[in-house]
Amino acid sequence: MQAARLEKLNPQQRRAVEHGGLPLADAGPLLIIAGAGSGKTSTLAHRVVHLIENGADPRRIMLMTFSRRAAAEMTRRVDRIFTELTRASSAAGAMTDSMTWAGTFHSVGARLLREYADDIGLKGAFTIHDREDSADLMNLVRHELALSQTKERFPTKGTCLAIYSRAVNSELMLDEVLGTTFPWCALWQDELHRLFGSYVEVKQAQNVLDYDDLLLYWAHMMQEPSIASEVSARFDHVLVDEYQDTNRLQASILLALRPTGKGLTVVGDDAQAIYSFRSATVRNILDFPGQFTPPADVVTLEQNYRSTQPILAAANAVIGLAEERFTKNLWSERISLERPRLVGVRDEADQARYVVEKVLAGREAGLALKAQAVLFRTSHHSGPLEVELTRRNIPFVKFGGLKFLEAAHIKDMLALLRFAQNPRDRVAGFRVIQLLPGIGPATAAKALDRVNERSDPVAGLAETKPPPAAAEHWPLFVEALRIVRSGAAGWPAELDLVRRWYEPHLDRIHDDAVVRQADLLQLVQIASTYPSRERFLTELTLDPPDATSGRAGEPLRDDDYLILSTIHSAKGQEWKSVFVLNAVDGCLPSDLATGSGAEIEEERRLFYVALTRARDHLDVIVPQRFFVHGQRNNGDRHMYASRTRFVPTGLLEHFECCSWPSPAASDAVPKSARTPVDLRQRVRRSWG
DNA sequence: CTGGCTAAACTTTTT
DNA sequence: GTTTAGCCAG
Repeated sequence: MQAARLEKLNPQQRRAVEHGGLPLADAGPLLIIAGAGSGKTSTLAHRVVHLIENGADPRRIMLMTFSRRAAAEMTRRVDRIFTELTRASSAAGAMTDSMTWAGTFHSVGARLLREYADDIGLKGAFTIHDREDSADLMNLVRHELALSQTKERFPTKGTCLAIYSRAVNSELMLDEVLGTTFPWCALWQDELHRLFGSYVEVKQAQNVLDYDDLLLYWAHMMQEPSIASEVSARFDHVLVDEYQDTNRLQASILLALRPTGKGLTVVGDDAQAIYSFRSATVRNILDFPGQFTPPADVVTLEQNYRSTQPILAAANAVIGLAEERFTKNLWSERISLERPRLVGVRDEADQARYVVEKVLAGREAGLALKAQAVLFRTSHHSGPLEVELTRRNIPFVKFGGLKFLEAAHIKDMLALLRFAQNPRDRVAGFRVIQLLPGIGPATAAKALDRVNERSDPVAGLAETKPPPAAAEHWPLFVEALRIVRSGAAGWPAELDLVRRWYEPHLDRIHDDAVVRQADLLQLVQIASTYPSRERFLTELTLDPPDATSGRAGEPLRDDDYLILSTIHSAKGQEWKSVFVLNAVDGCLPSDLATGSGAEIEEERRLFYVALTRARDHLDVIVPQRFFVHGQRNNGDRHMYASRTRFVPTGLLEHFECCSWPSPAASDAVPKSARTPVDLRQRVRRSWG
């Protein structure tokens, strides 16, 4: 049985799966360099199955992936292999159900920290702040330290948090971070240092952790020998996916978890490193083998099973121009005469029309909408397309970009729940209390001070005298909070109570209250699928619903819909047909990322990731002009763009170049005759 | 002290 | 287009 399963793998994959031989406990560190579409997920899943089959306890396997989505995919694959193996799906489900330690670094960290909270001076009931909450807290501290009233403008809350986050995740000192990544903030070094010190204290006082803390506290915990040895001993095997996108802090955790490298497997592809803005460093994967004695085994997967040869040839050519590169070119046996298309269109409106036309043609030819995807650099690039899709009544689901949870009215509702859960969470309290009319920052701060003085927080609020404008609302607010805290209404029934409390405020604050009410109902719907308030709040911050639907409500499971996704969110995915939008300089590479050579290289890899998502058909679209929102001087305007620098003239042979609508059908000048040149950009560049 | 106003700055990718 | 700081009336 086992042999038959392994037959399906190629020799390299098989080597990776069986690495270390038996007994399993002796397996040394393993690095799998897995090119795009080389069967990485499948290989890792097979390795997990191999481990379990040979006696490893699934509860003692730690499997860390980049996103929650990837984790789900991995356990699904493991399930499927077991199902094929035993022809009894019930047994297979039980197998992965017991793989309790599969998840993202952050979610696994959160679990461990809750468990060991008492041993490391944390309170187990800590709440987790998402990015926006963290920024809000940073802002509170920033105001408290009077940094918002400086003569020169102090960095905004978002920038402050980004600096702090980079220092933590890259394990660098503040001055290094400022020098290399935020040089324009270097003059504020002393103030930032003070700010971050207070930020950390305030977080601790309020019993909240931010995303970075989940890794930071974990890493510190692993520096404590007694705890470290206990935690390490709980796991026999540690597997990490997408290792090229981990940062220094994560590498530290891993090393502390498996100091000798025994039982450690990491998988990645340096050609797909696209998360350096999150402090990920490709050095992690490059330096991995040498961290151990003897060094880790390296297995390289180079056969691509996903894309046709012409698509792969184009992708290889693109990444071939990278300045530094460590993996070899991929090859494929999938023969096709269809080269990827490089399509010139007039503007973004035409781009949207082109995509819609081709997507529909694909569907006519038997390609489900779900087998097709549209990828883009930044979330708003899909705007015109979303309009066109809605107009033509084509269902779609969008991944990445602004999330449902980031809308103000959703955050308001959640803030009440979080405040009820943890009354010391000042960010949550600050937000809810100010929803009441006549209450601003000052009154809210006073009320929260009361809350902290009392052992019973609700009592603290009840005795606060509200300003006259809020007199009517105040008791209602206190009562709502009291009921939720008491748990009397029960979960999820209390959500309706919260919604009814919030609705009058929603109507008063927002003009478009009606639209937003629909969202609130959807939130209640989502929330009711969680077993408790605590689980809901924790898991929602760590695993927010990452897709927004193109029509009301979530699409049904068996509905067909087109996929829209940022390239970042498309990592690890594949589709039969892929459209890449806005392949022009300024969009890809993003003109915000053209500062340093390293940034350009990352944008190149990003483009490579986009191209390698395609199995059979690939359309790269080049609008001659596109719309940009208010840049410094002149507000909104059109930009004339040139083809992305990642497809220079020498690479055009890999593409079928055409324009749309076809020149014959319109009076447009043939695209091939003149490639648009962005003179304005050149003029700007001479000063950059 | 709040809330409405103006002027000006900033605008990516995500756990 | 959105967010932020500062001004001023009530």
